[in-house]
Amino acid sequence: MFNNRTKIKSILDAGETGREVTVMGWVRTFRNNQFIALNDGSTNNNLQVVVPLGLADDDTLKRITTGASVKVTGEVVPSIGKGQSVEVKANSIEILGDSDAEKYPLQPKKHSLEFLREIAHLRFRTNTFGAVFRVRHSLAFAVHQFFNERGFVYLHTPIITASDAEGAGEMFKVTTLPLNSAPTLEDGSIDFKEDFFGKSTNLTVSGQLEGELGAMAFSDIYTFGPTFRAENSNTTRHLAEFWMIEPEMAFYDLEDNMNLAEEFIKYLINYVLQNNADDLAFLDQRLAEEEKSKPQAERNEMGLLEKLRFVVDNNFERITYTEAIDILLQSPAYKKKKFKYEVKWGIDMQSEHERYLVEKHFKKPVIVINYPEGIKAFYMRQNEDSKTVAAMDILAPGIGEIVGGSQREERLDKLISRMEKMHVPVAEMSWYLDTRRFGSVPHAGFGLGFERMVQFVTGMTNIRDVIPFARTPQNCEF
RNA sequence: UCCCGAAUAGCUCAGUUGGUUAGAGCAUCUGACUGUUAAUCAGAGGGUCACUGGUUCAAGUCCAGUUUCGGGAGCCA
Repeated sequence: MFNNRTKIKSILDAGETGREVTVMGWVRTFRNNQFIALNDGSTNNNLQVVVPLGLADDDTLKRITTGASVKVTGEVVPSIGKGQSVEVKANSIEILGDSDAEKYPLQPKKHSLEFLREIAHLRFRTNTFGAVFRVRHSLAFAVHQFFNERGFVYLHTPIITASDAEGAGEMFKVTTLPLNSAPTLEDGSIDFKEDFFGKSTNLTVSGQLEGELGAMAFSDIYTFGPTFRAENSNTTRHLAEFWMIEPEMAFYDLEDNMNLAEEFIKYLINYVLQNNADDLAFLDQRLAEEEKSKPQAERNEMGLLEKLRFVVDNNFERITYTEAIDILLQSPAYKKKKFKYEVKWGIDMQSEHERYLVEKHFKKPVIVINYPEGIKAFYMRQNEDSKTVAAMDILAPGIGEIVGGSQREERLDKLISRMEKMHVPVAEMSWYLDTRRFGSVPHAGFGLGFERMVQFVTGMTNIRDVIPFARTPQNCEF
């Protein structure tokens, strides 16, 4: 029976002394042959376990090494030392699992994120990653709570899809055909009729189109699942396998969509502010120290907590694409020719342009709407001006695009003509078009990159550090 | 995929204009220590200088290629 143990978080939170507890966890450090800093992952804070002299023999004391797992029974007492208000005075101590200190890679010292990335199977045991992944959990929980409170249905859209129409990026092929002897047609191409599904299939790049089908029945749905892009992207904000949240709402226009997205992001941040105070305090300090080593010009003006509170307390800036281009054209940066890429109406804004708007001009999250139709997907609703579509991107400081969404084109004829213009196979998409044939309604939705949200909230600058086991080009360890 | 940079002890790094036996801090090990906070003090061990080839009397150092990693860009969430 192991479950009569008490979690460290509850001991520290209660601060109640005089009772006997059994705690289990992993040794972070063992000081002075007497003090164990014990962590069980329930909180970023360690429990100090005091091993009274004479309780354990020399052999046992030697086995209390960094990384070892121990079971301790003892009394919760007020701490004499500084740094913690209560501690556990051990009555018995048992080594559950040894950890050879010469071989255990984590040492009681600061490690670089790059090194920890190589030992991702152990990095959960560090302060930083403990905090990051507790926050990630809270965010995931808050996502479901937010939508549940609003009557949204959580819809599981497929992971394997046969649709290649969305054009959201390169896809991973799913097949059971033998790679070196796949059946071919007369023209030499692969005969997918022989394949498992009888057609060519891929891993999903988005659940949106299926999500729209759900919204046309439940009114409001959301998806939250893994998404796959086979792009050869090597950046601090792209993964080959990532998690995305895609709400889809019937009877919503673009403004309703913006309101929901902004409310959603603020809700998530608020949830973490309220439920992960210790983790955020640690991450705030971690980031502050990292900032110190950067040159003055590259430092962030706000600390992590300050930034999160600011985002929650202020309205996002809302501008049209046309206004955004005007701001860029009027900007000192443009006049001093600081931009590498051309600025004019019709361009797909580059990172440098988005960063300027968010980090220099507005200094807060910005929602840009009504993009030129030429640079956006076929399903976005065509505006009256017949030049732009009802798209919206939310740009966050330090991250870039965190949300991409739109009001969808609900008018069958306009949708079909746009699909034909963009060479989307209309016949294959008949199931999608049925929503516009039978009881079509104005609707809208967006996608939020979950890892980018975790990055924003934790202040981690590399997306590989906010997912347990990152999948990126040339890297699929663990 | 493109541009830039890096690779030296378990980790983080230093290593001069190419020149004897490659250093430091932390970690580890041994010993000391009854109030420590990444404990402290004393001592010890620990290196295929990423890999392959080249230049040279001589290469950790210079050159070429390869690999891996990091930052930026593109694609996007």
